Amino acid sequence: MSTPLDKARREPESMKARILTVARRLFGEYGFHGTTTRMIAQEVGIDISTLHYHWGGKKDLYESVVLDINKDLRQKLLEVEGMIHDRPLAERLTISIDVMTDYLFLQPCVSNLILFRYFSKNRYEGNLDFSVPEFTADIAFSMGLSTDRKHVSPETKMKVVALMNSIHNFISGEGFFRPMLDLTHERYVKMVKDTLNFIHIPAFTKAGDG
Amino acid sequence: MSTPLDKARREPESMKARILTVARRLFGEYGFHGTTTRMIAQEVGIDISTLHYHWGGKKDLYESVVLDINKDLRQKLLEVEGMIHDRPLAERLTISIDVMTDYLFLQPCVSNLILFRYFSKNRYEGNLDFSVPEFTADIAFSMGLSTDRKHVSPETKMKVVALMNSIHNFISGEGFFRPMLDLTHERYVKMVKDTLNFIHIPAFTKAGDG
DNA sequence: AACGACCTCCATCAAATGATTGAATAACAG
DNA sequence: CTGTTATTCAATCATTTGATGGAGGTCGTT
Repeated sequence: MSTPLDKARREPESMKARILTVARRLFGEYGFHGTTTRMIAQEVGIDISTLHYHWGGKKDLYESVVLDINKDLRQKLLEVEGMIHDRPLAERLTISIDVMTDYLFLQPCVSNLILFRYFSKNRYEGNLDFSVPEFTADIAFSMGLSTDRKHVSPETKMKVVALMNSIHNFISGEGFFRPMLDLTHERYVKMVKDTLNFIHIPAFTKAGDG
Repeated sequence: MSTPLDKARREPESMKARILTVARRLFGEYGFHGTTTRMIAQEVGIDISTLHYHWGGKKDLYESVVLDINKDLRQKLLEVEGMIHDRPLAERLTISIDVMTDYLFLQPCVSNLILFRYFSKNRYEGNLDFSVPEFTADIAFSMGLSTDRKHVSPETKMKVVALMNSIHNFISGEGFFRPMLDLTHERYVKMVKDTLNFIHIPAFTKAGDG
């Protein structure tokens, strides 16, 4: 069992970055109101005031976490975009699903936080609706489902939303769904990929999509 | 605009039931930690202590809400089960999707709460992990995807989970996805149903499933 | 050593929040 | 009307939680 202090000594990461990392995970697990600044500080192994010194308030930290996550996700999409160049549609989708799923299983808090933002309100809604870029259209383009980065048909957008949500659901819901199916983590991962491929690829290859 | 008091006078519902109804909605919108007993009491138009008088503590109320929701959902499933008797598979699925979607769009807090339970922890986890029946297998049976109510293949369970999650996501995420697609509520509902049918029916009709 | 910039922690505050108490009120049986 | 029970509310408490101030510490530069 390694204490937060041990971890701090081993990793030469800046305190600000360490706080962000822990905050990302806790906000993802417990949501905005479910996470307290003290929980974050304790996990990092510092005092609350150190947290406030680096990040101002809880809302600022949360905002940074969300923007950070979006940055990471966008970068991963660009990576995918580079990998699937010039391949047939079904293959592009399989690769996209494979890469995104692997990435998110390593960073489940990313899926957690995205789902939180989709499905839950917070009490200070007016205050923390900072602008987060929406990139469903970019995903459609990255996966090679649309030739135009800006104009994507509503039908295709719906399918992209459904696919991305399915991925996030299986990642975030592992703790709930895996015991239900009684699988090891490895078998669960494989089954998630197989199911996603099985369900979603025909949706994009069947009919004509913009 | 009708005040909570007006509502109280019009509806001869018991105070305990009124609190449960409001709690259901608020817990669904803001999650467990995001909802305060004062928010619930204020919305009902009563004092906090009245809430505690009827329900004990916040956790008891939350537990009742979750169990209540599960009861409703199970009943709706039985209703579906009765409607699809003796029809071909694709038709059974279309009807199931149609009925469940209509129901959940009227009761979005049901989807909200289910997703919250799947994807988020709460700080008192040890204390409020009361037993909630898991009925993925029942859904599979109700929709006519399995002949055995108890034994359903993992593959089929995964597909059922994917389908149910897709539905819940589109319901709970309306506030997020609809502006993105720039649709009216009616067109959104229709598009959700079409998309669900388009994506998920082939998944169950293509290959052999338990 | 002396200085200063940067960082961390202890002590503390004010507000929010879950919960309780006791008094007031309503409903109702006899 | 009277007594009893059930219900509701105002006032209050204890804890949690976001936030701050100032003392002390570390580190590099001179």
